[in-house]
Amino acid sequence: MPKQKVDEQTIILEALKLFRQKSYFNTSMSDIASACGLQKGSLYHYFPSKEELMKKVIKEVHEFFKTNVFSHAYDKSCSPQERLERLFTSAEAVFLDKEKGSLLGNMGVETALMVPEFAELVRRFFMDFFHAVKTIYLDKYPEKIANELAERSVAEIEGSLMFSRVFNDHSYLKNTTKRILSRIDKVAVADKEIKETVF
Amino acid sequence: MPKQKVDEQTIILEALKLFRQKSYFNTSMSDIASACGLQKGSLYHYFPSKEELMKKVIKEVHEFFKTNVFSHAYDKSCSPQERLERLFTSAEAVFLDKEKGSLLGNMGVETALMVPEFAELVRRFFMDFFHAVKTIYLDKYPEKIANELAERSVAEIEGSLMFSRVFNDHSYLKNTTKRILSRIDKVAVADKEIKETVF
Amino acid sequence: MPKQKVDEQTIILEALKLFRQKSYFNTSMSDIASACGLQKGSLYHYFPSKEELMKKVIKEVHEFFKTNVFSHAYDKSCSPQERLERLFTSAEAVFLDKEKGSLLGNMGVETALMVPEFAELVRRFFMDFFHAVKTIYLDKYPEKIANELAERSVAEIEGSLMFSRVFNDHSYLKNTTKRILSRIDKVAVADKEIKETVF
Amino acid sequence: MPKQKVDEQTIILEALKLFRQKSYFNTSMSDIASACGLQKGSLYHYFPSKEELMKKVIKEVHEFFKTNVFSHAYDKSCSPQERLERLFTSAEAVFLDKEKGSLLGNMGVETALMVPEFAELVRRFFMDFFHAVKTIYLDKYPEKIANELAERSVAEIEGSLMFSRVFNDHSYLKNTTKRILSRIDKVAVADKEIKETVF
DNA sequence: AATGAATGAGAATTCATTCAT
DNA sequence: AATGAATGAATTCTCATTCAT
Repeated sequence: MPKQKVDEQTIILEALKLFRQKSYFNTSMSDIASACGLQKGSLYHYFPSKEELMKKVIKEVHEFFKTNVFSHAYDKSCSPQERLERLFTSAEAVFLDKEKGSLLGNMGVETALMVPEFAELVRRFFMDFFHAVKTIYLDKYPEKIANELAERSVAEIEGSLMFSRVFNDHSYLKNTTKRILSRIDKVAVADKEIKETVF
Repeated sequence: MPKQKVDEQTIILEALKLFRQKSYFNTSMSDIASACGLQKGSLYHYFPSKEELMKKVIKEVHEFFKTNVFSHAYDKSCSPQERLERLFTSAEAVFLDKEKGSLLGNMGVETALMVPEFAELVRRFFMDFFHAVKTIYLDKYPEKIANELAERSVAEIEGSLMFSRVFNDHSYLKNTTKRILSRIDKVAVADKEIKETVF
Repeated sequence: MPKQKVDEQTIILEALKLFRQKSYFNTSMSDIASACGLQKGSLYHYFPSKEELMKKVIKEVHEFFKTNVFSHAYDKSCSPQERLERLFTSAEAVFLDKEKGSLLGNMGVETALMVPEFAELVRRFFMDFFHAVKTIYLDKYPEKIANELAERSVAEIEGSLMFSRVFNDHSYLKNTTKRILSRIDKVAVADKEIKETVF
Repeated sequence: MPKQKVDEQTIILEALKLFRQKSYFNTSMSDIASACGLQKGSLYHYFPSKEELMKKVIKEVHEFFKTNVFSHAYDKSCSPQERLERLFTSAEAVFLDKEKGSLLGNMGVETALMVPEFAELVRRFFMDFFHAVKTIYLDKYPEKIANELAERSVAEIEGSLMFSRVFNDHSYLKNTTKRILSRIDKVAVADKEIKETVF
């Protein structure tokens, strides 16, 4: 009578860890199975294919960000500055975390583009990310500027995350986080004209 | 048929195209061979392994950027504004080009991190990119600001390139290019205090 | 068909047969697989590589000799003559057997020398062979002579086994076995001086 | 106008060296070509196939032994002892020589057995070896004993050569050579009865 | 004579997936 | 639920051989 050794969530998290470390294509079902203490055949009880597992992993990350990162944007009890700070500080923490890590931070994007179904999920993730950031800026800026600031901030974050990986140096991401946060503070006092020209 | 069908350069360019489209891990030597009209064994005449071929591909892209993109930064006959414009405009063109395309724009970074030898080559590419951009900013700003502006600009470019891919929409990259170019013009007239706080 | 078709031992023995017939380098994993009624990929369930399989094969032969051949040397209930006879008679039987056969009799030595890990295993086999033969001789002769007799006997056996193969004629090995056995009988009655000079 | 870079003999000798070091199956035509400073295609000007090259190599070794080793057996100007000594001393020198080396000493026998045409050539080599040794013994012993002594001596030489390789220790072969030589000296004075029983 | 490009068959190995137990 | 044996297609790479120049 085989006892249940793991649950779906465990497998998803182990797979996430491996996909981040070694990328989707470099991670075999065997790798995932042994990380879970299972035989590879057993994974197919939980997921019908490697692709479906990957989709669940992407969704898991998305959910995690929704709950732990993007949510800060909608916390009306805080000031825009505070919300922005919480959002980017928590994002940074997740991106640099070795466990949860940024599957969608940058790693995985390449992979995602290979499989149309993945691409859609990744798009949704970034749309939520944009939306959250934009929501905060809307408290201070008109639509157009909020939109641009959001796009720019997320792009900078993603780009500097990539550099942090390539150069194996967290400071790229950390500096970017700081810069984005200082921007809202300082800019807040600047007059509209400067805002529109500078950004 | 022992008649020469292709040359090394052709293979490198065909491989580049495929690596961009399908990523390194998803592209087989067979794929590359047939793209070149060769049998797969024949590739090994030119490159001792898939890894060596990839290294040549990365170097090819790097050289292309040196010659066609980064070089604009060092053209002392132009104003900083012009140089920046030429650099980012040409970069944008290459990144969005379907042929030459941005193997190192974003695609390939994931792959690169899997293979230490690739990672080193990718690092060199980005260091050259940084250096070129920073060189331009140094004509207008002190070291520290130039450095930060360079880091930020390249990060924004990379991040928005990723969005352009994910959303299959060139405008992310194009808007970023525009924003970076307008920044140097407008900022130039702002006073030092603002410069230091805003960036 | 996920039903077990073979076990490790079967594969080892099939591989042994093929390695003897066609040598290690001339035998493909495909050959072994089909001899076992498996697809070639399936072999990798049992052995991580062809080399590891070969090592198991060498060890299998070694164990077989230990149990069925060398063991006679240590059977203190028999006379030295009887032990020697049993040892070489059983060795001969194994060497000439088409199934178990002499992977290490001579075949395989060439191969073994190509792969350092194999070489070590082959050395151990011959050291055990030497030791067994020497142990018998020690019952009748002083150390030095026992040692030399053992070395010589094993060398003669190996050399004549090679001839038996090259000329496809068992009598080389059979004559050598006879000669070695007659030597201990006759020599036993000769006086020490002759022993020392003749051998 | 392509100039002749090598001659057949050079290729044969380079191939011999490689076949000894790495065995026939582990040596590629490419290896041989580069050892000769040629491209692999060029080898086919001299030999229609790898097999034909190997045959020439075996014949070369055979000829070398005929001229430099076996010939001593037929030098009627020397005593049997001297002839035996010269034959085995020169054989030992060749077997242990890193250049000329014993392709047929033991290495290569395995390979030879794979290809019927090689096997025949190897048989001829050993028949000549036997014949030479037997010719010497016939000067002192009757046919039957001479035959047996020859078989035994050559078998011992081959067996101990194998050990010298396996244990990477020349002394096995050297001790065997000494033993064979001392045998003819000492035995020569023994009376017929002992001769017939001891050997 | 020499080259070197090209071939195509075949090698070892990997891996997602299936399925009887 | 879990196993682990089996599959078969795909992958990287090797190599003897051919042949136009």
